[in-house]
Amino acid sequence: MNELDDFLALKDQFIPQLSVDCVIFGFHNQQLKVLLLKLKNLDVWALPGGYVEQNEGIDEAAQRILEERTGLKDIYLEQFRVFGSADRSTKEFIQKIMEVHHPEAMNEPWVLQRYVSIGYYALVDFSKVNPMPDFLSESCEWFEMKQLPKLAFDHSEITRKALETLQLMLDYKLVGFNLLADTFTMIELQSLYETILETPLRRNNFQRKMLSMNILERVEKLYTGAANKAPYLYRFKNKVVRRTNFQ
Amino acid sequence: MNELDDFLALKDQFIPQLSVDCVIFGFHNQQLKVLLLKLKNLDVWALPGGYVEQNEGIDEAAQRILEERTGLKDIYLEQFRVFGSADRSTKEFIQKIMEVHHPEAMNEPWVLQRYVSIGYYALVDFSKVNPMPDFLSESCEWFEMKQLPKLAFDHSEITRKALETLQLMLDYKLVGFNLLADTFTMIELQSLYETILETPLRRNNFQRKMLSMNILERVEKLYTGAANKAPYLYRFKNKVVRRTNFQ
DNA sequence: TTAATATTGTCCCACATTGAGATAATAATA
DNA sequence: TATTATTATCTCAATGTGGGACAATATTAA
Repeated sequence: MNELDDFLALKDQFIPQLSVDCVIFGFHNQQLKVLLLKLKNLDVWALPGGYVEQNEGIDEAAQRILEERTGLKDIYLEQFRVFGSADRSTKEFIQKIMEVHHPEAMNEPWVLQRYVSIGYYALVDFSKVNPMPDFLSESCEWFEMKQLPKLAFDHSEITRKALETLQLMLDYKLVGFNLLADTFTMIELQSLYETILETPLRRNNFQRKMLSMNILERVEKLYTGAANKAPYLYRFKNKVVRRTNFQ
Repeated sequence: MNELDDFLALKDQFIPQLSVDCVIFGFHNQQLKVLLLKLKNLDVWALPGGYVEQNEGIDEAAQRILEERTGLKDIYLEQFRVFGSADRSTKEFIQKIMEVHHPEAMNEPWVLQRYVSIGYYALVDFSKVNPMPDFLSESCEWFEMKQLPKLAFDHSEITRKALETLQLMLDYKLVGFNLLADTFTMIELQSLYETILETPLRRNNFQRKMLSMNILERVEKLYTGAANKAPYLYRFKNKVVRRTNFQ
């Protein structure tokens, strides 16, 4: 077996021309973050992604990829859109990647074929994540959603659509809690909403709305040492993880 | 070239193991309808579907399939979910279909592989559709959504999820008009909403809401000969067709 | 010990939206 | 001309929302 044979054997384990890309959101320092990979020897970043094994469901594939990059199990995960326009992956770019990683496969006719990619977005507790690069990449880092670096293929579009879907679903499904630690103050929750929705909210009305839904459990107070009234901590009553069965 | 070669040549034109399934909704006699195909020599119905050509975008593939089954161009179309669980297509069923259509290919190892299918839903003007079966099927008919026959694979689930998405999007995107003729009465529109949402609505409040959105243009009255006040006809001001770029 | 300060938690009120019954308008028929 | 069956509006109470005001409280300063 030479290297090409290895590569071809590996390839046959997966569904051809189909990939999964994950937009992993975190929240830290009042900012919405996205986890990205820096591709080896290329001046470009990409979303964590991978292929679907022949005997694996697409949701399980996404969950596996997420676990590999973050070290977390049972992540909140949602399929949001498929990206499959005819011109989504420029052949020049694939060629560059292949040259770096599998030069021996450059003559295979299928190497430059277009991929169709299923987009997932994931919401994680930033503080629990341990970013890990994959075999294609040299580093794995959080970026502020507002200041993303140059991304490969149509990954900028995928990220933008992921945010749009999250904005749309935030009120409808109450998924924001997956971005916070187990307990949080009302101000933290409000700041999360303001950041995602990109709009300021009124403190009094936000609190009224959240409390009226009867989904929060008030825990103890949080004494920070600041010279003011200590805020209560809250816990989400029925934290939902890994809801992939929506729509 | 023998038949198997023909079949294999055809196969290579498409992205392998990827398909598109379309839930085509129509509205007729106060009922929500779905267009289905009866598979040749099998006692089972299926959603109109097909494969994605190597040089074709996924939305274009769906649009092409829709046009082939309905004779309509520029149909309102929306991607809503990918179906790709590991066990979604039972091998027994695929085997039956292959026996009927391509017995010569039964020994090919890839024949029984699982497909991943992209679900689209389409909204069409029932009266304009000319149902046409494809080469796999012997007939193409409308069924009432509430009384679907036995469907192949997970097509029942796909249809159900399509309706759930439509219910969710009906108010948000005002897509219902694509199911009606160019002009319609307020009662027809209300009946459409009631049928899709599966809930009764109040005539006065429904009319108030629709008119307040300023999206309807009042045209002439409709004199049916009935012994009562004639209803106005309305036209949707900015009819949206083929909106595939949402989310 | 008390006052000042910076927040947090509630309350209140005007205004908009919604639910639900009542009433007016009108096309055909008796 | 009255009757009937709808359609189109109107009205009013109930509910929800935007936005300002005020009370409660953890710490620091006096």
